[in-house]
Amino acid sequence: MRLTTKGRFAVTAMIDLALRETHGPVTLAGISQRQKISLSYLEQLFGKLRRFNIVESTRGPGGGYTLARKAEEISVADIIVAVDEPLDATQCGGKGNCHSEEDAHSRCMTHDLWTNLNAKMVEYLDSVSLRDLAKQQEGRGVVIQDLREKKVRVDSIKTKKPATVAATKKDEVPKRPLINSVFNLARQG
Amino acid sequence: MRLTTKGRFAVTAMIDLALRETHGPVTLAGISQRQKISLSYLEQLFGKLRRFNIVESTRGPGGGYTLARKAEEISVADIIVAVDEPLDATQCGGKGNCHSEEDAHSRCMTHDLWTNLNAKMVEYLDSVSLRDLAKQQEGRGVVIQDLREKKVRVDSIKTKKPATVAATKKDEVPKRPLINSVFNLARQG
DNA sequence: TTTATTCCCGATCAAAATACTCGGGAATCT
DNA sequence: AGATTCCCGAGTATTTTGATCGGGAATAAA
Repeated sequence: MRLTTKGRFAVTAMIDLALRETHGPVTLAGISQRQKISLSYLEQLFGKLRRFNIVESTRGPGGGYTLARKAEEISVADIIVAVDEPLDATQCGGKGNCHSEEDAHSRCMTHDLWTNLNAKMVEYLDSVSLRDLAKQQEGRGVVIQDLREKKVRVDSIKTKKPATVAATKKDEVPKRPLINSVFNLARQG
Repeated sequence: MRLTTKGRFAVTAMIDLALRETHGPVTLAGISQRQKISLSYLEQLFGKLRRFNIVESTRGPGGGYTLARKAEEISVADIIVAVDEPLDATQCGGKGNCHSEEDAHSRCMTHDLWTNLNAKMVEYLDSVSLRDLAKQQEGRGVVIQDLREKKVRVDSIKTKKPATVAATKKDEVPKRPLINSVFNLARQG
């Protein structure tokens, strides 16, 4: 289990999808506009999600993506594992030897620790379903519209200008956005 | 709480320190050799650990680092937070608005999710003390020697040759080391 | 007092990973 | 046919990582 913003984007997009798939397939272009995620990036993510049988696709006009199974049967862990693959085997194959071969005493000093942490995380993320998240959103008074907006392949999201002057002093703007989550940073909260 | 290999390095180094600080201050040079972590990198990490009052330093011959408090009072979370700072405030200050300001419905759709996950992780990592990890190591029959090895500021760790031929076919070696943990990769297990 | 040892620190670097873009193509509907 | 949508691989920019370098300052021992 790895955690990057990719996973966050994917989960956000999946919530969006779950919230409106009752009206038929949802287009990536729509998700892109609503969630402010680049279309091409979404395509990459959904390519993985599809390969992991989490979503299904329909081509052509009126097409888009739908959930491959019920929202309550898709866990957040499923989504993250799909996009943030590889969840392959451990480097040290579970049986030590993570370090150099010479000094036997230092092999995998922290192996169990990370393995356990990983298990905890998976346990939690697996306990939260897409349905849970969608419900949470609906409870917030989210109005779901199925307006199929205007089309034009806009790949650049950041086209809008920095609403007048954001910061007064130029150098006071923190270059590195402050982070506190398990994630590595970038956008999204 | 962020998780990178930096945190792993730090925890590994701290275990090494905890295991031998009974014999007096432990030098970074020693940790570097034993744990195969570059000295300069360790200096960076321990600079942070010191600033967070997790370790104390003594200069000059016979000097080195010691734990600032008892090993049972230092949690893994403490270590990770120190080196993997910033554990600052959330981007969206805990009260939403993680996304763009325009569409109110999409603000923080996943905020609670990540906040909760974060809490789970901290909870776990805070429940594991350095003493726990050290004990685990001691139980493995780790022989602690206080040989103050030969000195020479060797910054390059990877001086040893790739023990004969590791892989038979050249292209079968996976370029990207397989990962499965919460971490972002690189060395260590 | 000199020298060796150790911490200290900032600047810099290469490599890797991440987030994102681009350009074309193929299926499907109207 | 033509529009719409998924599909995909290749390429780019930025960030992060882990490491390097070069100097400096405190301390202990010779």
